Amino acid sequence: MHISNLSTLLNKFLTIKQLNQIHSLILINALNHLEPILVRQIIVSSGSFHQTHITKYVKLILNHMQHRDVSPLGYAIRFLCQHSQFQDAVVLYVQLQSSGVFPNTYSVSSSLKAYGKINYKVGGISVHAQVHKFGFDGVVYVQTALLDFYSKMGDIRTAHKVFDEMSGKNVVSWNCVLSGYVKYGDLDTARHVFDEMPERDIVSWNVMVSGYGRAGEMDRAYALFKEMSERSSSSWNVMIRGYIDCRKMELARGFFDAMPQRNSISCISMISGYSKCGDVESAEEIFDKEQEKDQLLYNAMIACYAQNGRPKKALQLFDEMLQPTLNIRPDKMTLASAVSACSQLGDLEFGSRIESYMSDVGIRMDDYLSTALIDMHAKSGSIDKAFELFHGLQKKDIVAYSAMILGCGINGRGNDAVKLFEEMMDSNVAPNLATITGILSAYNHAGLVEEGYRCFNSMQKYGLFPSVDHYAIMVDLLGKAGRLEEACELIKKMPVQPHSGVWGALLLACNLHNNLELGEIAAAKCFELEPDSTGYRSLLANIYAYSGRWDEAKRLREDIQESGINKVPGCSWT
DNA sequence: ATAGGGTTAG
Repeated sequence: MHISNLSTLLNKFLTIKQLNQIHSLILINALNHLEPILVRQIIVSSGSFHQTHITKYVKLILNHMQHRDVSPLGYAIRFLCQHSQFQDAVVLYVQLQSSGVFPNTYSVSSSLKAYGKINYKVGGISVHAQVHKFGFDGVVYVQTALLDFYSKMGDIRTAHKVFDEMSGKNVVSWNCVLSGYVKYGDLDTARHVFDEMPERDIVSWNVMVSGYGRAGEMDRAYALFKEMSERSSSSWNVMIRGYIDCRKMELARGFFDAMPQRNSISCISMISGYSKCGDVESAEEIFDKEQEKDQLLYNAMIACYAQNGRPKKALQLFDEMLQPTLNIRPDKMTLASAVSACSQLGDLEFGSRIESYMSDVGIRMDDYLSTALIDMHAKSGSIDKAFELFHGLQKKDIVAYSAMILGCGINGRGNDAVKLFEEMMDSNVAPNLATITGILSAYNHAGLVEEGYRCFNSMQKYGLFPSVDHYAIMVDLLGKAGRLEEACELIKKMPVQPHSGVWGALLLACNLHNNLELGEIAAAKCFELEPDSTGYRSLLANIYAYSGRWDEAKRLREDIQESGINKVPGCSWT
C-alpha cells in the first residue's frame, strides 16, 4: 500500500475515533511500511481516542514497528506521561535504551517526570547520568525536568545544585525550587526563595499559598491570597484545600461559593472534604449541581458513599458511570471504592464482576486495589484467595495487614491472625486502632480471654486509646466466657460513652449465662439507646423466661408483637 | 515540551 493511501486511511480512522479489531489489523500491517515520522503523527493524533484505548493502541503500534526510531518513541513516552501511564512510560524508556537508540530531549524529560511520579529515584539518577553523556546539559527543558525530579524526590540539596548550575534560569525553574522547599516542609526557606525571586508569576503565588495551607497556617495563606493581583482557579482551590485539611468546612464552602470560576477540582475537594466529615448530603448537593462530570468527580462521590456506609448508593453510581453514553471509564481508584462497597455488602458476585472487568479492559492491579480485594475475599470467607493476594503485594502496609488480620479473626483462623500480627511488628509496621480491632476479634472468636486482655492493655504502648468498638469486643469476649461482673466493671470504667453495641454484648452474654440481674441493667441501657430495636427486648424476654418470670417475659413479647417486624440489634464492631 | 490545585484500600 502506498504511503498517501495510508494517510487517507489513517485520517479516516482518526475521525471515527474508534478502532475495532479489523481496523487495528489493517493499520498494524500497514505500519510495517510506515515512515517513523508518520508513526509519530499517529501517536500524537491518537489523543483523540478514548483514553482506555490509547495506551493499548500505542503499544500495538510500537510492537509492530520495524524502524526503531527515536522520534516516535520519544513522543510515545511523552504521550504515556500525559495520560498518567507512568509505569508504561518508564518501561518504554528502558526499551529505548536497550535497543541502542539515542534518546532525544523529549524522551529524557518525559522519563524524568515518569520516574518522579512512580517515585523511583534510582531510575531518575541514571537518566541524569545520561543527560551528561548525551550533552543535553544546556537544554533548559531537560534541566528543569531534572530540577523538578529532585525536588519531587525531596532531595532538595541536589535540586539546588542543579538549579545553581543552570545556565538560563527562568520563572519555571524558580518555581520548581520553591515547590521543592514547600514539599520538603521548609516554609521559611520557601518564603525566602519567594521573596528573593527576580520575577513571580501566578504559579509562584499559588505554590506559596498552598505551602501555608498544607502547614495549617491559614492566616498566612489568606494574607498572601489577599495580596495577589490576579487569581486563578488553583489559587482558590488551594485555599479550599487548606480549610478542608483543618476541617473548617464552612470556610471552605465560603471560598467555594465565592470563587468566580469553579472547576471540577474545586468540586472534588469539596466532596472529599464533606466525605471525611461524614456529610454525605452536602457532598451529593455539590455532585448533583456539577454539569460536566468527569471520571475523578465520579470517583470522589463513589468513594464518599463507600466510606460513609452507603455501599448500595456507591454501586448504583458505579453502574451509572459505566453507561456508554457518558464516555467515562472507571480506573483503579473507582474500582477500589466499588470493591470496598461490595465488601460491605458481602456481595462477592459484583466483586467478581469487577475482577473480570479489570482483565477485560486491562486495568493492572496495584496495592490499593489488591487490599480492597483482600478485604472483600477475607470478609466473604475466601481466606485462601485473600492470602494469595496478600502475598502478591509489593509492600505490605498497615491497611493490608489489618484487613488480613481481621479476615483471619472472623474466619476462625486465630493462629494465623496472631502470626500475621507478629510478622507485622517484626517488619516495623506500627499497629493502629483497626489492627487491634482485628486481633481482638481473633481472640474473641477463639475465646482467648487472657490474650485479649494483654492486647487490650498493650494499646497504650503504641499510643492508642481503645475506642467504643474495642470495649465492645472485650465485653463480648469476657461475657461469653461467663465473666459477666468483670465485663460490667469494664463498661463502668470506660472513658467514653458506651453505645448500644457494648451493652448489647453484655445482654447477649447474660442471655447465654442466664444472669437476670445484670441482664436487666444491660437491657435498660439498650432500650434507652435504641428504642426502636426489638431484638434487645426478645433477649431480655428469654432471660425472664429462663428465670421463671413468665409474666414479664409475656409482657415483653407482646410489646414486640405490637411493634411489628423483629429487628436485629446493631452490632457495630462487626 | 519544563512549574501550581483533585480522587483510592482496613
